[in-house]
Amino acid sequence: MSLEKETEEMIFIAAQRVFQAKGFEGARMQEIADEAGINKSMLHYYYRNKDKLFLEVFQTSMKKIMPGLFSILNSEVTLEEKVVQIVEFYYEMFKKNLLLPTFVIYEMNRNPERFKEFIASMDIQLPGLFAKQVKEAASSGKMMPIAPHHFLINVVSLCMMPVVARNMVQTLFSLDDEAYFTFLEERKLLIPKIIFSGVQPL
Amino acid sequence: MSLEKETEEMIFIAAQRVFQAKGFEGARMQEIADEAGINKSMLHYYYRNKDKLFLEVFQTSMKKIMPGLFSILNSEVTLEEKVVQIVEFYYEMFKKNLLLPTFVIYEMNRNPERFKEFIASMDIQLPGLFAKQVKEAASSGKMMPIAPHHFLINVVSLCMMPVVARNMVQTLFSLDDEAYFTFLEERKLLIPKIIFSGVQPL
DNA sequence: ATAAAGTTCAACCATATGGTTGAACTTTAT
DNA sequence: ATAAAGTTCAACCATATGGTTGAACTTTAT
Repeated sequence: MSLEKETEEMIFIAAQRVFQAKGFEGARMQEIADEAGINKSMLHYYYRNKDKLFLEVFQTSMKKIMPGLFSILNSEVTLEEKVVQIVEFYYEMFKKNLLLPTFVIYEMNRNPERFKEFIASMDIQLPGLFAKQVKEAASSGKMMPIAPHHFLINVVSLCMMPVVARNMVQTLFSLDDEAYFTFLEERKLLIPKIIFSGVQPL
Repeated sequence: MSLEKETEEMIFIAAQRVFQAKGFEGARMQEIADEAGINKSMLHYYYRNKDKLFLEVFQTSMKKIMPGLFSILNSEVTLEEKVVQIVEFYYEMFKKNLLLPTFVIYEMNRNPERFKEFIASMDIQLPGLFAKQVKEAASSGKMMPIAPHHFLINVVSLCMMPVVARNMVQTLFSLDDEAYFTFLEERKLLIPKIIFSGVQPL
């Protein structure tokens, strides 16, 4: 195994940690170097400059969020099953890295153009199958008529908001870390219920 | 009217705009001065330093989000009406300033301690009446058993997420600004329905 | 009218920060 | 064995940035 790859990867991992914790403007090249345990010049040797290093981190983060979601939306399972899978997909992501959603959303807002370019670069097409399923369920009377966009945003909102606003949840409800994770876990089962039948009694 | 107040207020408004658009680290004192149309020294004359200026902006922003929500939660109306009022409250807030939720959430994560202090400083108590209503509705069989925390987070998530992730929504669904605002408006009626009966047919 | 208090600004200052350079060292290819 | 290519680092550099200073100007109080 060459040292080359190890250094480059250590820089990348350190950059991920620092950028995700502090955002682009808050991150310091020196801090990334310290975190990686190498000299600051190495950052420039491997990634040329802060922007390019950041872009790598951002794009890698995006790839952890978007393609998986879209492949579920386009898969051949029932709408009910799809919602469960989306929730599970997000929860797997949270388990690996709780800061990722906040990071992506913040940086997306900070630079909309970059986000647009990214979406364009990987040919993500809006999932036609998902939209068709939602429309059919509505016209056959199984569901109320709801635009597929709203349906999807409802699921995503219920999953992501408590993670994006983790601090608000913990502070307002006085939850320590353990209680917070229990809270999240409870929602995993709750979200599909809310989507399909709200708070109606069983 | 004294010039004093005008300058101070212009600085504050400019600071609000710049901090909300770029965050603490991304904001530049010079940019705030330019935006306010005054000399940079004035910022320090009126607000001493960047931190203090920021804190004013942050606290003012928090006050636009928290107390109103809690007074609704504690008010003497039915649970159904409460949800409608919460949605309306958030939508009024959005109408005045769409960047506010993202700003508050981002800065809350950047500095949890400051947020905790703020919450402690204004004696916000968890709304007992709201929790009681949710529990009673469940025990009387009108609703499924659901923890009040989850009930509340569901409503807040469905309201705020599409605003916090505005860019994602607009880009993925190819919505121009007008279409985005229509999308938001549709949700105003949709959210209470989802909360109480999900996507069940009417 | 006059002094004190308050306000504004151009010119500075100290430091943090992203980035560069060149020499030393290590690995790889022949 | 040796030269070329690749890697690492201490020392620098240029600039951006938050903050300060002191003089000039304006308003307020007596």
